[in-house]
Amino acid sequence: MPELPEVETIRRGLEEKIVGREIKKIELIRPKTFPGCSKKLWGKKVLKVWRRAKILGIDLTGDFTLLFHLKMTGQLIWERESRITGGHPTEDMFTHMPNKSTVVVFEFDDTSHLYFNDQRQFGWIKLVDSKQLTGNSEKLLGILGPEPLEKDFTWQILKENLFKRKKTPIKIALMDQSLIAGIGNIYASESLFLARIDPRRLVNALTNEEFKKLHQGIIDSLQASLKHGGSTLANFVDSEGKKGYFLNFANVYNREGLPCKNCSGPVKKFTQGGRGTYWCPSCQK
DNA sequence: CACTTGACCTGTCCGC
DNA sequence: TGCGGACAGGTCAAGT
Repeated sequence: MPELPEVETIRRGLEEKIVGREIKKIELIRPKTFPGCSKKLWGKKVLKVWRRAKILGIDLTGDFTLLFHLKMTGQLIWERESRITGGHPTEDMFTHMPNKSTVVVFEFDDTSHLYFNDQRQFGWIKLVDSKQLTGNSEKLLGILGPEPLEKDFTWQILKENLFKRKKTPIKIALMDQSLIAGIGNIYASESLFLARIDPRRLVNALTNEEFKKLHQGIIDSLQASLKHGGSTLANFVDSEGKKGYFLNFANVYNREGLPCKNCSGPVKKFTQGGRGTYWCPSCQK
């Protein structure tokens, strides 16, 4: 599921709902999802909700930090205990939590709940020491490339990082979190389309002009997605259970056989590194 | 080093 | 209606 825009969409929603709240109780429906869970977290307050790459972090009092990875199908849905909707819930909202994919439930002091749902059960939660995240976070978060939506992300930095895998196809390299953070299968295809670059090209075959276009394509596709609340292929919903609508505006992803929005030729799909890559052969060279 | 495959899981969709 | 296979926003480890 979630790539940068989806995790960031969840982060923004959660931030305004749970900062300042105290954890009253954590229920492990599937304990394997949260191996380090401990009752010492009960009574801790939420200080901050942050994101790095596709990892969501929740800082708590007592120097505790919870790390969440949603992998393919993870959801973080927050609900008030008693819904005061003033009307019927919209059809794209989940309304009955927990459901059969719920793996962990956080209960807060105001009776609101945060549900971690995960159909495929690949996602995880880890408890770490907040102090160990300042400075060398590498050990806890893994080696992560630059955040593409930060101001200091330049085309030169993009090139420099991708060049650590000179002989790798550009689409594969873009999904390597150690080279650039937050891009997955959707935004790799989308940003290469915007840059008009063939996904099969090797990193060291790209010109500086192409790195500049790719840099802009990455930023533009991520920001466009954020604007539409992320991409919902099947499972993704935000912290209120609402879907994201970026795929309605995507140029190539999930559009095999449909007309390219630039040239009207058919969008093609092929397999690269075991994942589907979508592209327009006549626009992307 | 670069690339592939399988593993982790459940659910959905498509063809027969 | 049922059944098997392919496939789905991610990342690991192991093998070639």
